[in-house]
Amino acid sequence: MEATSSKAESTLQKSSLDVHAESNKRQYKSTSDTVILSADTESSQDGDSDEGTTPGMDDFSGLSPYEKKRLKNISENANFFASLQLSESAARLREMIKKRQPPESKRKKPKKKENGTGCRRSMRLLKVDPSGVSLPATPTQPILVADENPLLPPGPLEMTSENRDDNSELFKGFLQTWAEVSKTRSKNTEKALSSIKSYKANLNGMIISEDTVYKVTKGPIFSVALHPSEIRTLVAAGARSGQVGLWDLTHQPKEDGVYIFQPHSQPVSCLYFSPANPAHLLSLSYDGTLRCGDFSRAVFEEVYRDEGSSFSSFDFLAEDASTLIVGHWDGSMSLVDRRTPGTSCEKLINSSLSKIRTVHVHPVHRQYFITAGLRDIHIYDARCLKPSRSQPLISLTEHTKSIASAYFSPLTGNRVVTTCADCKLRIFDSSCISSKIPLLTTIRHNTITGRWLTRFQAVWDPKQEDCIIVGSMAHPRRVEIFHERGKWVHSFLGGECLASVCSINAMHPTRYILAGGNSSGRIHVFMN
DNA sequence: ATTTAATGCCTCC
DNA sequence: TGGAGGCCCTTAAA
Repeated sequence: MEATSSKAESTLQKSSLDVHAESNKRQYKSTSDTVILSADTESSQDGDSDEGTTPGMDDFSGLSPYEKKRLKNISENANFFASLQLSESAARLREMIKKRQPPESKRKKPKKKENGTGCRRSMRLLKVDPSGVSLPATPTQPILVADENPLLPPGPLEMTSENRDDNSELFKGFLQTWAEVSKTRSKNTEKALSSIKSYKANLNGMIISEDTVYKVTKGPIFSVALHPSEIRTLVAAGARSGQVGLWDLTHQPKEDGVYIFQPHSQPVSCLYFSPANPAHLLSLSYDGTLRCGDFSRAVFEEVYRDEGSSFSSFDFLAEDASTLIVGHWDGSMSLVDRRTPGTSCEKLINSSLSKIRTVHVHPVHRQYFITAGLRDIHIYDARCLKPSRSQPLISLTEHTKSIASAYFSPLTGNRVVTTCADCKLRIFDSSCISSKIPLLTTIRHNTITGRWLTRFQAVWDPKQEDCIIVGSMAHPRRVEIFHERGKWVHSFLGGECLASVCSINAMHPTRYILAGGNSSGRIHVFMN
C-alpha cells in the first residue's frame, strides 16, 4: 500500500511538474517574441523544456562570459515573468483540480479502469454484435468478454463441467445420482409444526465441519437450492458469474462431489428444484433466460428467453411446475407456461412497481403471489393479470427503503416476512388476503451488507411455519433464526468453519440441513 | 436531494 | 511470494 501511495504521489508530482514545465515553456516563447533569441539559444530552450537540462548546460559551458551573462539575464527575466503569472496559473490549476477531480483529492481511488465500455456490460445488453466490434482494445476485448460474459446460444446447453472431466464414468455416476435420487426420495411426512422447544433441540444438533464447507462456484453466490432428497445431501448454488455449482456431500474427498457448470452468462438470481420432478433444476438469470437443468439427459434446457430483459426472481404457480411467474428487474412480470411450445410468451406489464426483486406464490391459494419491489410490496391474483397495468389486490407501503425480499410462510401462507434496507425484518399477518395485511412484528437486524456482499434475504424454514432464517454481519460469523414474534431462536456458529458472511441461506424441506452461501463461492452446510 | 448500485484491495496462508 | 478469500467505506449515477 505504501508502494501504491508513493507511486500515486510521484505521478501527481510529475504531472504538476509537467504543468510547470509547460507554463515555463510558454513564458519562454512569449519572451522570445520580445527578446530575440539567437539561433544557438534555441537549442538550450529545447533542451530545457523537453529533453532535460544537461545538454543545454554543456552548450552553456562553451559560450563566452558575455553570452553566458546575456543568457543568464534572459532566463532570469523569463523566470521573473513566469513567476508573475505562475500564481495565476496555479490558481487556475487548483480550480481545475477542484472542479475535475474532487474525489481524487480526498480519497485515493475514485475509479480504476476505464475501458471502452466504461462499465462492465454484456455485448448483448450493449446490442453490439460480437463479431463486428471495433473497440480500441481489440485483442483483449474478446478474451475479456469471453471470460466475464460469454454469450450463450439459445436452446439447450449440454452439461459440460467447468472444473472436472465430464467424459468420465465418475461424471455419469454423479449425474445419475442427481437424477435417480429424486425418484427414490421419500414422500414428505406429515408437516406437523414442531414446538419451538423440540425445534431448538433439532437446531442444536446441526453441526458444521471442514468436510461440509467447500467452494462450489467462482465469485459471489446469489442463490442456493437444497435438493429434497432425504438419502443424499445435494446442494446447488447459483453465482454472479452465471455459474451453477452442484455438490453431493456424500462424496469423499469433497472435491470429488463438486461439478461446476456455466448455464448462464450473467448472475443466477434464483434457483429451485422442480417440485414436480427434482431431477430438474430451474435457474433464472439476469441474462434474460430461465433454464431447466435436466440431470437425466445432461442438458440445461431453455424454458424462457427474453433477450432485452433481466430476470430477478421466479416461482411455480402450479404445483406441477407447468406454469411459472417470472419477475423482471424493470418491474414487469411474465407468465410462463411450459406446456406451450417455444420459449417466449406474453409479458405482463406492471406499471405500479419500478423494480421487482422477488416473487413468491402463496403456498395454499396458489393464485396469489407477492412481489417485492423498490419500496412497495404487492400481492396479485394471477387470474386477474392483464397484459398491461395489472392492479395489485394489496399494497404494503410502509417500507422506507428498498426491499430485498418478501416471502409467504411455507405451510399456510398466513405470514409474510420482508427484508428491508432500513435494517428491519418485518412479519405481516397475511391470513386474510382480501383485506388489510397488518404488521405483526419488527425485528431489528443489520441488513447493510455493503458493496461486496450479496444482500440478505430472510427466508422461512420450509418445515417450520413460524421461524425465519437470515444471514448476519455479526462477529463471530453466524446465521440467525428468529421466531415470527421477534424472539431470537438460534445462531448457527461455525468457529473456524464459518469465517465469512453467509448472505443466501436455504433449509431442507424435511431434514435439518442448512446451506449458506457466501460472497466468494463457498457453501457452508450445517447438518445433523 | 436522496437513494441506490457499483465491484478493488488488503490480509493471510 | 502469490493467490485465494473476505469484505466496509465511499462515491458516482440515477
